[in-house]
Amino acid sequence: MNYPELDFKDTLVPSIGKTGKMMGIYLSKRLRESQIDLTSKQWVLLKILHTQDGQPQNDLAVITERNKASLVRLIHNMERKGLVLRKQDPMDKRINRIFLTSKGKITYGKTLPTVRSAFLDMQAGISQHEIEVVGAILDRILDNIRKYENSCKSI
Amino acid sequence: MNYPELDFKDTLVPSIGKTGKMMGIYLSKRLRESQIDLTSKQWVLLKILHTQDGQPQNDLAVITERNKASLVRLIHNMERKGLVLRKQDPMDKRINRIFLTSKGKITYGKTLPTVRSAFLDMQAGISQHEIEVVGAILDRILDNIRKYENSCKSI
DNA sequence: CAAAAATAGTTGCATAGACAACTATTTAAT
DNA sequence: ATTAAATAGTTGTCTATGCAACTATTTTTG
Repeated sequence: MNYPELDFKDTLVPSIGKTGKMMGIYLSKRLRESQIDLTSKQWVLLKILHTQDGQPQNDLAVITERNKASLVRLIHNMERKGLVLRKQDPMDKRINRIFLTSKGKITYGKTLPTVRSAFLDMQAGISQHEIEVVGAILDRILDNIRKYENSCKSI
Repeated sequence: MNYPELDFKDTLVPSIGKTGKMMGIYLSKRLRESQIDLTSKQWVLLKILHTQDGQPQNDLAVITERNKASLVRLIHNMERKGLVLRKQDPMDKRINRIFLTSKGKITYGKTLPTVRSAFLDMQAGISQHEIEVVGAILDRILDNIRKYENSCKSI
């Protein structure tokens, strides 16, 4: 039972995790510096609601690949800030649909210059082609993970 | 003040964040299924200590690109599980050096088949060359972020 | 139609993590 | 040598998040 050393150069797991975390921290910091009271996660949800308003909480959890319990609290925090509001669906009383408030819409608009600039800074020197290549590979990793999840369900 | 819509296809931020998170969850799940009581973050630290035993906490925080306060708690949880122990440096009493216990070493060895298999599953169909390409681009993103951090300090 | 299963959301509990403020120790400056 | 500055670690507070257990609805089944 003598396994050879595991070489991190063979795997993307630590570097993707680290980079993702640092990108989130960086975005949060830039928002803070622009006097915008939003975390990076809150910004992403705002962005999604901006184009897909009125989604059920569960759908938002799926879209953001986040646990539904975690989404509950994210929504809760954003509701306290007056950015979003819940509305029970009259057709299916189990469902809460989430809507941007006007404050949420205005806030989102205000973030755009900062967010755009932060994205450009992080990706400085990286071509659109490289971004697409990396994106495609990440998608394949996500597919591999989802495949495993489903193979569990079917047992 | 009418900014065009922000297109996520132009940026890696959400996809890297999502993939990193899912990889961590997947690794945690696989460890749990193998009856190994370790989170993915704890595993990464175990892995680092396995080759770099006796590091000061602060160095471990830098290596893992993690806030030092966060590292304190990670170490604390691993200490409670008997995986690591703190030893004050006699030359510099501010420093705690972190060492693997024998239980920590044994646990790490036990994880290797599971971790290796999880990594391979996630990266199925992705060539070593692609892994290197993505790794190099992620490193450039991290460099961009670090560059900004330093430009702040120098003001 | 009534019981069972699925679905949507919530809450308790745990880890993780950032940030700021703090203590203790060491190093640098005057 | 004394004071000031830097460094290492800790703790308080907050957000985020996963998992499991729970309630309330709706849908499916028999």
